[in-house]
Amino acid sequence: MAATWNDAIAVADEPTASHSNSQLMSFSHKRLALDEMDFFAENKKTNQDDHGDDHQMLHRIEVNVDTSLDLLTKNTGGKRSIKGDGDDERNELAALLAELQDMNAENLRLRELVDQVINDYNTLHLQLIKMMQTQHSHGGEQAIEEKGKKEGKVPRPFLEMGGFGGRDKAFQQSLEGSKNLVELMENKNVQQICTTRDNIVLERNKDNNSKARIMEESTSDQAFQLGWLSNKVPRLNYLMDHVDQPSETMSIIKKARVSVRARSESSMIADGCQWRKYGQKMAKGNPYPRAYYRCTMCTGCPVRKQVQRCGEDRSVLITTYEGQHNHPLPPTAKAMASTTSAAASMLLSGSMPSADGLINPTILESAALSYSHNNMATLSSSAPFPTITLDLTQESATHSSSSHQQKDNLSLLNKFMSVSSFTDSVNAATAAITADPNFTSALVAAITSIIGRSHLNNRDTNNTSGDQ
DNA sequence: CGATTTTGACCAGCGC
DNA sequence: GCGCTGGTCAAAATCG
Repeated sequence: MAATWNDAIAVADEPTASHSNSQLMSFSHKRLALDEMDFFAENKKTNQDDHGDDHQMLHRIEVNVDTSLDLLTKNTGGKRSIKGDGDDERNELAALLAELQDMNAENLRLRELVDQVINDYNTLHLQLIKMMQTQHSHGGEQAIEEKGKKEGKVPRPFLEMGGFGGRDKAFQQSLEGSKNLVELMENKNVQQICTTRDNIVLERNKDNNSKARIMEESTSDQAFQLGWLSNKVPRLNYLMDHVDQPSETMSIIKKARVSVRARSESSMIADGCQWRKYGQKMAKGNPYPRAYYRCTMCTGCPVRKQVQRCGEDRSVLITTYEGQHNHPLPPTAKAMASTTSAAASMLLSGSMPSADGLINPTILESAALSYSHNNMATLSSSAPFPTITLDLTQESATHSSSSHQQKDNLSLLNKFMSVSSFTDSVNAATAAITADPNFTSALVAAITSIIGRSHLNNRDTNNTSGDQ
């Protein structure tokens, strides 16, 4: 489908095409964008009744193609403006426009679906924790205490330190307001994710039949992801105590970090969040101080970031994010938050489906290698925490370089996207734009190609399995 | 006056 | 055990 967009542009830029053709393309493009929003807003309503979207889309395509063709005829004074057979060209243009519209509308629908799944998953996640807490307080606690006595260990402090409600009233309120679990489980997509996660937890515990232990690990797992456990209770130690794994793999299970390198003269890149500085330190090997910030958009948000200028190039600002937000984010902050979350989840659980339920370093390394070839992203194994670095400082060279290099860059981006998920990648691209507007052009081309690929993939999938 | 920043102290992990 | 380093805390200072 990428070819479709390129073809459309090629048609507009055809040497014999008049200037009005370019204007037409521009006009059509803008109109498509407006129509997408319009269509999507309407589609959201109609989707609740689960009908009518396909007819609407077809109708809009017809209307837009007619409008575009009328304009084309008008601008060219009724004469042929494109070489070759006029009717064929018109038909081709109409087909391209229709396909482009179809593609954009589908992309938006998919995006909305993904957002919906993520939201539902988060809500379900909270609900599940609440249920775990209830069960835990009724029976699990006793079992764990007994087990702890047997092993001579003190029960894990998670629930003792105030649990969920005691520590975070806002969270408790969000639990109270969350949807009914049964309703959520009726959502096929959510069920799928939930099943996957449960398998992960159960897989890790397959050598141990203790139900209480499974429950304990599961709840602590989630507590950690939400950042309720203090940083002074290292997750690594917890896992070390509870799961028998080789030390090499266990050392990977630490807090994931996402580092973003971007050129900026300001002291911080604008990521849309509110931050409060809580410390500053001189780091070894760098003449510039490292500043520590925590998110202040919601009390108890576990997200932190470190900001430091690169010692070798002071124009480069290195921002390292850690943790996941436990509150809604403004649109301006969603891009970066999604990116760090996506990259972190890729680091910590992206390859979880492996047999041992642990990270498969080969996949991560291959992803990093794909990126490191062009200095776009690297994975650090020497750092105390698994860290993925997104380097946005190379774009200027790429941006101004030959089209060959741009293609190289795009293929690398696509490689990364085949490792990460589609939505994560789009989020990463969005975040890159947020962090550095100069990156826009390159990413627009990249995203265009991705959208096209996605559309093709969807078609392929529908043709083959038809079940996704 | 509340929010934010500054900065020295403190703590934990790690290597020797 | 000791020192180094990274990370966090919390009181004081500053800002709006």
